[in-house]
Parts: sequence; structure tokens; C-alpha cells
Amino acid sequence: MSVRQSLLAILDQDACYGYQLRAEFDRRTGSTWPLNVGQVYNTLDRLERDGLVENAGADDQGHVFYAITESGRAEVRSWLSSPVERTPSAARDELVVKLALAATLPGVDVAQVIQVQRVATMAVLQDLTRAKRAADDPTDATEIAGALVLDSLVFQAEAEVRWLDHVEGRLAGFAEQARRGVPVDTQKPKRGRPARAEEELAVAAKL
Amino acid sequence: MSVRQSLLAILDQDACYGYQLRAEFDRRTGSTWPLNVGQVYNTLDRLERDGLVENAGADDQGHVFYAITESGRAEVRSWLSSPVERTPSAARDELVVKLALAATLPGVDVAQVIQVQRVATMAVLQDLTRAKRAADDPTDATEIAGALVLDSLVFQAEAEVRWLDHVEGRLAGFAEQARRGVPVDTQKPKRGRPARAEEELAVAAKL
DNA sequence: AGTGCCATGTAAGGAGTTACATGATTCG
DNA sequence: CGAATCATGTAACTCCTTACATGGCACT
Repeated sequence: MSVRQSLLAILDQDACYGYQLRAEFDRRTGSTWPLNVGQVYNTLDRLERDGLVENAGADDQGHVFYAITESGRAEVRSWLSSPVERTPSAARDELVVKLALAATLPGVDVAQVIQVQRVATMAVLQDLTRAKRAADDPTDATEIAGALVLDSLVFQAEAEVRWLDHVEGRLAGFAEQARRGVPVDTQKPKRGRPARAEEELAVAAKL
Repeated sequence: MSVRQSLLAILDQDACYGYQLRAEFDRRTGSTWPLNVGQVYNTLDRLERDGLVENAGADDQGHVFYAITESGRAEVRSWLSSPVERTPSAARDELVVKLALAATLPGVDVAQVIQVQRVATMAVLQDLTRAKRAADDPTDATEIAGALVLDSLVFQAEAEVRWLDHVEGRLAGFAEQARRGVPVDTQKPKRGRPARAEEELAVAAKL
């Protein structure tokens, strides 16, 4: 959902042709996410279909320009003045789903999953730090955008590592509780699957 | 990409029928992301097509069971033993894209965008804190999963707020630099769009 | 008899990704 | 001349989402 809005926001600035739009998007996002040109044309078609954009003809070099419409401008205003949805239901993060499953499925080594992820994320973090050192002291728009994006990735990666540590601790605490003999609630859903008594213990088993 | 893998991981535990699969997914992820049943059947079709799952016939009540295949098991093992891709190119976060664009497009009030998002995210954070208090002290699998997911959302939201603050500071610093008369590099891409000299200044303008 | 949940699907559509075809221009 | 880049598209595909159709069964 972000490509569509991004292209529209760029067009709000000035009419563009497809290839140019891709370049602008790249430039303004620090070339972090390579955007396939094909998708630009796809998206332009859909935007035109939805009346947010209109074909503004070609210039002398044959470039097919697209111009934003009034509806389009309204859409951009709306996008920029409303927050990005961060409700729980919105973003289904693969890692979170994965860890939730790993923690509740018997026979899965959660600690291992956490460890693998942490190593990977910390490696990413290192790369990011290196990249930041390289692209320091931004002076033009591209570099500013790139720096922002890099920072965001760093913040996200750090939060991820913190979360992984946190989860590890929580699961360890739960395991400890189970070991001490605190009765584990093995309640199953009423009409759920059969034999599941051992499953809840699985959470504690591998830590 | 996570529904597919999740269902497969659940099937790795035991053969299931569609409706049951949805229930298991819900339960094991703390009912955070309501999964439409239709998608389960869709996904099962694709999994079967890809040979990761096979139709295991129906039981006496007419429930159509699906069982994982050897390929399927391998897939699950591979999924669980490899980290979730967190390379820059992978996740294109809408907020990050949006802010990068807002910062580089002239005429956009970046401070406003940041402020709106921060308010929204902090509201989410409050809701999450409340939800965490309510669902405290997890004892069974569902509650553990729910707690993990909630924690993750909290960590992410916190990181987001921190990042927003950070960006605000960075942009303010850049604006200050510009105000002091440090020449701003207005270099444009070679074959880019026309008149853009004012654009780089736009970054500094509204802060 | 009606409401609501269980259960299995189908159909249509949105957004995004990749690969490919096709020319024009530019540069060594 | 040949290779790279510019530029416009098309087609096929994946994953996801939503809405709908259908039928059984249970409970009031």
C-alpha cells in the first residue's frame, strides 16, 4: 500500500512519466528498496482507473506524463495528515507469528529459533552500523532520506533484539514455574484436537 | 508469507482439517490476527499443489483432513532453523517510506507528519499497556502466545516513537545547519526533473 | 421455526514481484 | 557496431482479503 501512495505524493509535486517516477522514488528513499519499473506502470494504471491521476499526454521526446487530479491531491493530503495504521491487526510480522508458534508447538526448540534470529539480526545491525558510518553527514535530499531509513532499520533491529531477549527471559521464567511444580493449565479448546496435555509443557521443555 | 508457513508448521504437529487449522492458528498467536477461513482453504490448495501437504481423506464426521508430506516437513525444518529475512530490501515499512518522502518533498510539513504519528503510536502504546495488564500472568499456551505478541507490539511501538524523536532531532539539526548558511548541496540527478534547487531547502524549511 | 455456530468451499479483487518484449538513444 | 541505459509496457504469478453460497447441526 505504500508504493501507490508514494507515487501519488511525488506526482502531487509535479507531473512525471513512469521511468522518472521510479527514479524519484529511489532517490527520495535512499535507494533502499529497488522498485521495479513494471510496478510503476501497473500502479499508474490503477491510479488512473481510480481517478487519482490522469494521462497528461507526451512531451516532445515522447515521455508519457501523468498528472495528479483533485481527488488525487485530496488523497495525498489525507495520507500525509493521518497516521500509519499500527493497530495490532494491521501488521502481521512474520517473526512474531513464527515465535508465537514456536513457543506453543511441542517439539520445537524455541531457544534455538531465538538464538538463530538474534545472531542474524545482530549481523544486520553490524552491517547497518557500517553503512551509517559510510553515509554519514548527509547534505542532500537523497542522503537525508537514506540516513532516515538507515536509522529506522537500526531502531527496529535493536528493538527486535531486545524483544528476543525479553521473550527468552519470559519463557525461561515460565519454564522455571513449571519446574517448581506449579500446575500448568492444560485446558484445551472445547472441540479442539485430541491429546494435547503434553503440549503446554512443551513451552517449558526446552529452556 | 507467514500464513503458509504457519499452517504448515501446525500440520507438522498433526493432521488437521481447515476449520481446525484456523482455530489452532488463532489460539497459538493469541487471536491477534483474525485469519479468514477462506484463506486457510486457499492456502491448503497451494500447499497441496506444491506437494507440501496431501489430502488425507475425511473422518466419520466428514472433516477433510490434510497431512504434511516429507517435503513439507523439510520445509518446516528449514523455516524454523533459518532466520526471518530482515535485510533492508525485505520489509518496506510504510511509515519509513512516508517519512522519507515527507522529508524530501517540498511543501510537506514533516514536523506535522511526525507529530501525528507520534500521537497515534503513543495511543496504541497506551492501549497495549492496558491490554498487557489485563492479560497478565499467562498460564496456558494461548496466553503465552498473546503475551509474546503484545510484548512485540510494545517494543516495536516504543522503537517507533524513539525513531520519530530521533528523526525530528536530525531534521532540526539539518535545518539549523542550513540557517547558519552552510551551503546546501543542491545537486540533482543528471537527467532528472527540472527546477529543483529549492527542494533541498524544503527539508529545512518547516522545522 | 429461527438463530447461530461449524464446516467447506468459490469468486473476485488488491497490492506487489518478476520476467519478458520492444524500441529509442547514447556512448565507447 | 555493440553494449548499456532509457522508456513503455504486458503477462503471469503469489499472497492476502473479502464477500458470498451452501449445508449440517444444536439450542431455544
